[in-house]
Amino acid sequence: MIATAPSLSSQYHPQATEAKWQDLWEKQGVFTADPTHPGEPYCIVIPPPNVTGSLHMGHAFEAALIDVLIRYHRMIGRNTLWLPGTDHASIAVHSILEKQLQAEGISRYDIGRDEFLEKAQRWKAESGGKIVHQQRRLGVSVDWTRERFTLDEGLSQAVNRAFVQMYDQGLIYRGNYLVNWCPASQSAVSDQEVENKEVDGHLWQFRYPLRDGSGFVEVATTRPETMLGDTAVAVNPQDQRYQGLVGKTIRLPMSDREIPIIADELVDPAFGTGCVKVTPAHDPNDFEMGQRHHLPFINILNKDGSLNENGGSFAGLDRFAARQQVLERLEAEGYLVKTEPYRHSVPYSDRGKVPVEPLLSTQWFVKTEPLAKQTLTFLDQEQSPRFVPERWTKVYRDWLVNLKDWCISRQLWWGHQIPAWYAISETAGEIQDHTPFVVAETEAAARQKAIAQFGSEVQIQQDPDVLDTWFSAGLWPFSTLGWPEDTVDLATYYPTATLVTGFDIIFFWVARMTLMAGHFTGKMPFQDVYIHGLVRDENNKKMSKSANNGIDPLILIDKYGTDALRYTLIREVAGAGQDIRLEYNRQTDESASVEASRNFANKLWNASRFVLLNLKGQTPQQLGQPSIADLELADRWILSRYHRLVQQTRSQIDVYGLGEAAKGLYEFIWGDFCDWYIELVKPRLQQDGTASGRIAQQTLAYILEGTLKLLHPFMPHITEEIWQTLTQPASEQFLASQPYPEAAQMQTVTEPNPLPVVAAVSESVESPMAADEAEAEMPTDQDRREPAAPSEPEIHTWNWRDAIHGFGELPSQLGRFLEANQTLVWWVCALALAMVGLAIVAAVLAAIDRVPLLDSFFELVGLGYSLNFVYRRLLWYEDRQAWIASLQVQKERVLPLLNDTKTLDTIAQAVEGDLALAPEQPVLVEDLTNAAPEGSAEDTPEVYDPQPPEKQADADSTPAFTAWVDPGIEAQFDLVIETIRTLRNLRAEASIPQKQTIKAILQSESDRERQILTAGQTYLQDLAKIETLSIVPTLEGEIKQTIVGVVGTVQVLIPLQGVIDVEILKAKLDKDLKKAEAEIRACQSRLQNANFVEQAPPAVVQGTRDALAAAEKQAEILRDRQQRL
RNA sequence: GGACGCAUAGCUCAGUUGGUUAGAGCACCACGUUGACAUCGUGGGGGUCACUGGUUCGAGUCCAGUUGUGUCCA
Repeated sequence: MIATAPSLSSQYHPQATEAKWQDLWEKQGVFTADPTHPGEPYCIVIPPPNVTGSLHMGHAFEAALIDVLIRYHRMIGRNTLWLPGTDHASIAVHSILEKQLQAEGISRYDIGRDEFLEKAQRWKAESGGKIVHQQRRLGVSVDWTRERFTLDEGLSQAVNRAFVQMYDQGLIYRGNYLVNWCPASQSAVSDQEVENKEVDGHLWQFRYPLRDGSGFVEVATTRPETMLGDTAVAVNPQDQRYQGLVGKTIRLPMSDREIPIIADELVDPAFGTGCVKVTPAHDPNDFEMGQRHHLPFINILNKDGSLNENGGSFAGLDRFAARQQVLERLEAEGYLVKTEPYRHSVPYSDRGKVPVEPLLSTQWFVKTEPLAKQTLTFLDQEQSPRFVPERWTKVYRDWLVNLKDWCISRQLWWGHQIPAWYAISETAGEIQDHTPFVVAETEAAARQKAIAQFGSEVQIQQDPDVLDTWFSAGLWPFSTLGWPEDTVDLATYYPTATLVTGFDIIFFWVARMTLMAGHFTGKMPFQDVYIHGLVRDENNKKMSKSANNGIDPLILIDKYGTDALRYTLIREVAGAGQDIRLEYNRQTDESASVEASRNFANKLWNASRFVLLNLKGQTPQQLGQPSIADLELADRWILSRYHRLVQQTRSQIDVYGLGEAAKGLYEFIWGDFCDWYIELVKPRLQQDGTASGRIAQQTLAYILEGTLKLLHPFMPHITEEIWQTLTQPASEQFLASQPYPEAAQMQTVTEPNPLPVVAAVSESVESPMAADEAEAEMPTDQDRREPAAPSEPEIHTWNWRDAIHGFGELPSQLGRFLEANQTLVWWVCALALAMVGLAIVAAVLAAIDRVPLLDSFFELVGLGYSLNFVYRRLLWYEDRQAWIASLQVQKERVLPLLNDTKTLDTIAQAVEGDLALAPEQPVLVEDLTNAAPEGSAEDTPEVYDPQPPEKQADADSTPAFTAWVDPGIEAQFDLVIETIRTLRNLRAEASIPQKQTIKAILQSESDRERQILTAGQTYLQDLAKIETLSIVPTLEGEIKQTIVGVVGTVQVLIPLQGVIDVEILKAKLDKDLKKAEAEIRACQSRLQNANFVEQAPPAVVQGTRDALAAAEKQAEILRDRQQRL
């Protein structure tokens, strides 16, 4: 089952791998929730897809987002449940089945309700099965044992309970009102199922003769056929033109009816003639007027959209045919005044795709106002639920405020049949609008109630209609967890943590759930609502079924793998809730962006393959973790980058920044880990059996395992596959249930993946100094010989920040003084260290812990650094003399700097930075008077700033990880990396073949820069193919033909041999010089502006000064080279 | 008509409370294939930050307006 390293193919094959893990995860119940699991519950209920057809890209996107959240929370130890399920989609399934029947030339009435429902069940099994299959292919970590369907028995029981309760509480009523009627499905539909479309129609004007023969009024309409149902003409009471007409009557053309002219505020005097026809049974506005003025309601339509007997001679005609004929008659009889083109919006049925008709009928309604009020209280007083992004709160709130009563009955068969039974024996054996009824959860209960009311002979019949699908969907977050029963699941996982859905569904669903949940559970059903954007196609259009521009996710999965598709969708998300666009070629079914993610998967695969091959079959556990004391610069660097990544990934996911987290992982894996770290350690791995090689192996294994965990929520399959191969765990162990990495502290490591000391630490130590250091800093021998991992040893190491902060605990006077003069702190430290050092030199053979007064000091600063310092500065007579001399210089410098604002941490990090130089690469200090730490070197422009202020602030804000995340180390490494880049660039410019090794010179007057470069010397040589590298303070002798570049204040020179095209060298210099000069001009112009110098923050001004100095230095170097050419 | 987004390289998008020379991936150009990866590596070219005005020492970033585009609601 689990591969071993040598058998790994050089290409990642997602298909087999993904199927394997999907199968195993499910078989082993990895995602089966357990209410007794420790940790705070974290539950998401799936937004149930319709059982109509199949999943589209929007579902894949949503599933990917939820799965990242779920897998992440599972790994950070939350008691996690993702509950899957599907929705019966009453009207959608209905119209599909009716179309099928229509094709056979029959209607649902021909086969009857039972057979129709059987067909629907078969459809559900087929379509639902397809959806579930697709969800599995997406790798969703749902708990299949808790899968729900809205028509399941439990959920149906919940629906009945909810209906009966609401009816008993007066929140559901039955009444005769105007509803949106869809003639295609022959059912009422809710406002939300109506889509307004702009259409090019006409505006017709007719004249209606006044009864008294004194003239006409002219009315305008877009639906002339409705005039057959007119029961009034209305004008605005303020309209001067028609004041005299109000109260008169009109003789309706083609009818013998006489109708009044009424005055109503609703009439817009500016529309048409300012005089409108009123058809209360066929227009929502007219309906209101009809009620206000007690007009008759004349319904002219049958349920199929044809005209009924009220249409007179037009009866039986379809509404559109009737429109034509009515117009012809009006024209013939001289009532038609004007026909003009008119663009207006027409309500269409979402499902039936035909214009809906406002129709008067008896339906069931939910009285929404009391529910909305309660929900608004939650929103306004408790900010619940919390919308992400926040702006959707307004949309949600506006809708709750403007909510109208909700028509919940549908004249369909597929769905929850309304639990109301009519006493048909009271109304001639059939259901009529006024037939009395009882509402109950079951037929038996209904019969009892009916008997109590109407006697034992009563005949009852259930309401044939079903409930709006959204009624049951509104109960989804709690009905799926067992409501109305008091289940353990409900108690544990409700309210759920987050609802993830699209904004188009806020009204349909989100608000329905909050209304229902507020009422039935007294709680909001979820804490957060994460509203994601929609998936747009290559033309920036929303992907939808109706636009027929959807893409089947399985096509892309088959081509590139699930992980690649998921990763693409996630990384496209910027911030929360932004729309994403998916590149796609419909001719070839290819997507450039998904291909890029596939390549990323392959990159990770091959990097892992490299690591596995070089671990020689050892697992990370067998290898143990590297000793801090033995880490080389590159190791410290990648560990710093890694811990930064851990911190960053966690905090981004915590605020729903999934796209940013995904991109961060990409950059780390491809950039830091593959391009740099792996390349850097290759030579170390080739030296078999060396301590350095072993540290590299340990670090590689540690970083790889941690990175797999970090990436797992985004790319679950490939990470599981590699992790299994890497760690070779016992069966039934899965990456999916491993703890997510935590940002560790170096000082006291208490995280699940600590960096314990390797067993045989002394073997890996090269210098006696380092050995002593390890002895002093690390846990006892006994501790060290314990097997790695679970014991979570405490690791102490140097930390200058703490060391210096420790001085704050000195007697208060001194503490205050130091607080006020932080720059002095470094100097005081140095002085104290000098004393320590001299004491050690004086008693060089004495045991260290016998030196008086030292114990407490070592506790403060750490023995390690003291020894290192002594080794470097005090042990040798010449160095000591030089150092003492430099102290004099420092003293002169420090005194005027009492007001310097540079922070303590900067100094601490600068000093700490020095320490990071690998122990086996002793620093050659050519000029100790220049060896001043950063911050005191006002007279020597130290333009290469190893502590960018923003990085520092970053680290400072979260002290928990300051120890591993080391901006000083990272800054040092940046100089090495930039120097390598410059060398490579120069090679390319000079057309030096990539295989050819070369000679290179790095010149810098800065002692610090030379130290860093010296520490990184082997890296420079390996990655820039350098045979001999000189790092010098000044250039000696004239080198004739060189190509030169500048990084920081480091001059990078490659001497060239043979015939060289001088023009190439010149062009290179010109280009660089131009850049530097542009920079100089920009900085100068700013610094010459007095307002800038006075008003900008000092750090910014200083930054500009430093930049100017750097640019000037660069320009100087470049001009010098130009002259020499 | 109302509300809410978006507009930065050829394409898809980053760009934090305003502060160095605006970044990444894809695409493009040059070179490179004996060992992690050609689904790759190294290097390079490419931007009037939609437009106009304002605030500011300083605007891709803040404000107002214009244009284009998209979504939702009428």
